[in-house]
Amino acid sequence: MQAEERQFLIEQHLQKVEFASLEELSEKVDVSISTVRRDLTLLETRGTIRRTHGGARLIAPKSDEFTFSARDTHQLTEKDAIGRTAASLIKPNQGVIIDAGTTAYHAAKHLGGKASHIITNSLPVANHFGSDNSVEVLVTGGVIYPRLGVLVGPLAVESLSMMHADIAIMSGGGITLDGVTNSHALLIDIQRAMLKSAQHIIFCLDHTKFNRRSVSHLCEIKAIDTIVTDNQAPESLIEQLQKSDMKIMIAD
Amino acid sequence: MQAEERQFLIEQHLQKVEFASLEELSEKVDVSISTVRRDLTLLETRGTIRRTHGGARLIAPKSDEFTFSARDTHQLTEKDAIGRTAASLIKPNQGVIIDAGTTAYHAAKHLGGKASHIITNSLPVANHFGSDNSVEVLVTGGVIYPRLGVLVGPLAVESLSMMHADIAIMSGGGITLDGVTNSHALLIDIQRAMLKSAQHIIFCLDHTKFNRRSVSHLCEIKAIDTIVTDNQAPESLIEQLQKSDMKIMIAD
DNA sequence: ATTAAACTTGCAAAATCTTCCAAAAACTAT
DNA sequence: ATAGTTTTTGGAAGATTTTGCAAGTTTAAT
Repeated sequence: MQAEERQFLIEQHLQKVEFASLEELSEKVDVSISTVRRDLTLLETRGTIRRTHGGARLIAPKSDEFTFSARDTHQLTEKDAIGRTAASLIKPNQGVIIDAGTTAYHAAKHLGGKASHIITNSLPVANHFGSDNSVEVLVTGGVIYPRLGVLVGPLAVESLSMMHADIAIMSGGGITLDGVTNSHALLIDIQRAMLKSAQHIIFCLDHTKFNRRSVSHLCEIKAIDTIVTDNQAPESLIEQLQKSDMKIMIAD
Repeated sequence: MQAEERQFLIEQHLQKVEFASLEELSEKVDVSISTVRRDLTLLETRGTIRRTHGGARLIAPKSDEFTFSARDTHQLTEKDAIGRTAASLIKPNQGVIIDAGTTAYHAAKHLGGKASHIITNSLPVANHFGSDNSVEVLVTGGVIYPRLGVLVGPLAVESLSMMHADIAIMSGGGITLDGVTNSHALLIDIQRAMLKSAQHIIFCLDHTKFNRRSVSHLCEIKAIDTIVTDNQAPESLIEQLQKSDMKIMIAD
C-alpha cells in the first residue's frame, strides 16, 4: 500500500469513528506507529484532522450536509429518492435555484431537460450541467470554500440578489419547529439571498435532519412552501409541521 | 499491445480502484515497471492522474468532471511546458488571473502553492483548486458556456472589473503584429476586463497560434508584457515582436 | 513530585525515483 | 525485402524519499 492511499484510509476511518488511537490506526493500515504519526501531522496541516495525545480526532463537523464527495454513500438511496421527488415538482421552463448541499445536488441530477434556467453556487452542480446545452446555468461568483466546492462571500450574495427564480431547492443541517438551521455560518447569507430571490421554496431534508439543530439559524418554518423527505422521518414532527401552511412529500 | 491501449487500460483501472501500485499496474498490462512509470508521467501531464510514491492515484474521483481537459490532447507536451514556464514567473503571494483557454489551464496546474489568490472564470481551473486550501480561488459569476466550461456574460465582466491582480495569464486564438485575436466573440469582453484588472500581462501561445488571425480582435501587441511559447514558434515573428517592449520566453 | 505513556528528533535500512544506456521494436526509404 | 533511422522498452547505478527504531524530552494523570 502506498502513502497516499494509507492517508486516505486513515482519514476515512476517522470520518467514521471521530477519534482513533495511534495503535488502532497502525493496525488498521499495517504500518508502524511512527509512520502513522507522520501521516497524522501531514493530515493535520491539510486541516481535516487534529492530532491529540495518543491519537487523532476529526475536526470537521459530523454533518454530511455539505461535505461533498463522490464516495459519500451516506443515506445515498434516500437522498437520491428525495432528489427525484423534488425534481418532479419542477414544471417545464421554470427557473430553479439549487443550493450547495448534497441533498440539493441529488435533486439537480434529476433536473436535466426540465428546468430552463438553473442558478447555483455549487461547483458540483455546475459541473454536472457543464456540457448540457439544454439548460442555461448561471453560476454565482465567489470564493471557493475548499473541500465543499461551494462559492461563498459577498460576491455570491450580491449576484444572487440580482437574480430571480421560480423555485429554490434548498438543503439544511437540521429542522425543528423553530425553523431550519445550518452548520456553516458562511453559507447562511447566501441561502437567505436564495430564499429572497425565489417564489416557491422547497427544502430537501432526509430523516436524519429532523429534530436536529445546527449552529446557525437559517429561516422560520413559515418561510417554507414544501418539504421533501424520506419515509423514515419522525411522524410526530411531520404532523406538527403540517399544521402550518406547507406541503410535505415523502419519497419512497 | 499498443502504448496508447496500455495507457488507456491503466487509466481505466485507476478509475475503478482509485489507488494502484506500480507493481499492480505492471502486472495488469504486462510491461516492466519502468514503462509503467513512463506511462504514468505522461498520464499525469494529461491531468487525469497523479503520480505518488510507489504508484498513482486518480485525481478526480468525482463523477461529474469536465471532459474538456482530458479530451484536448492537441500539442499536449508543448502546452504543458509552456504552462510550467509561465507558472515559474509567478512570485509567492501574488494574485493571478487565469484565463479560460486550455493553455492557461496548463499554467494553472503548475501554480499550486505559488500564487496566493487565483481569479478565474474557468470551471476546469476552479475544479483543479477545489480541494486545495493553500490558495484562495475567486470564481467570477456568469453563465456556463457549454462544452468549454467557461463562465461568460455580463456578470462575469462586472465581477472581474471589481477585482485586481498582479498578473494575468492569458491564452488566445492567434497572434500577428496587429495583435492578439480570439475565436469566441463572447469571451472578448471578459478577456478585456482581465487585461484591465491586471498589472502584468502574460500570454501563453503555442507555436500554432503564430501568424494566425481569428475572428475577433482582442488587444494590441503593446498591451502584452510577456509571451510564453514553445521552441517551434517561427523566429521571424518572434524577432519582430521583440522590437516592442516585451519579453518572450521559449519553453523547452 | 513521580511515573508511565506519548512525543520529537536523528539515523540507518529499505523502498522508490530519476537518469542514462543498450537492446528490441517499429518505421522509412530504397 | 533490406538497411538505416527513430522510437520504445527494460534494466542498472546513483540519488532521493520513506520507514521503523531508539535515545532523550515532554505531557498528563495520579
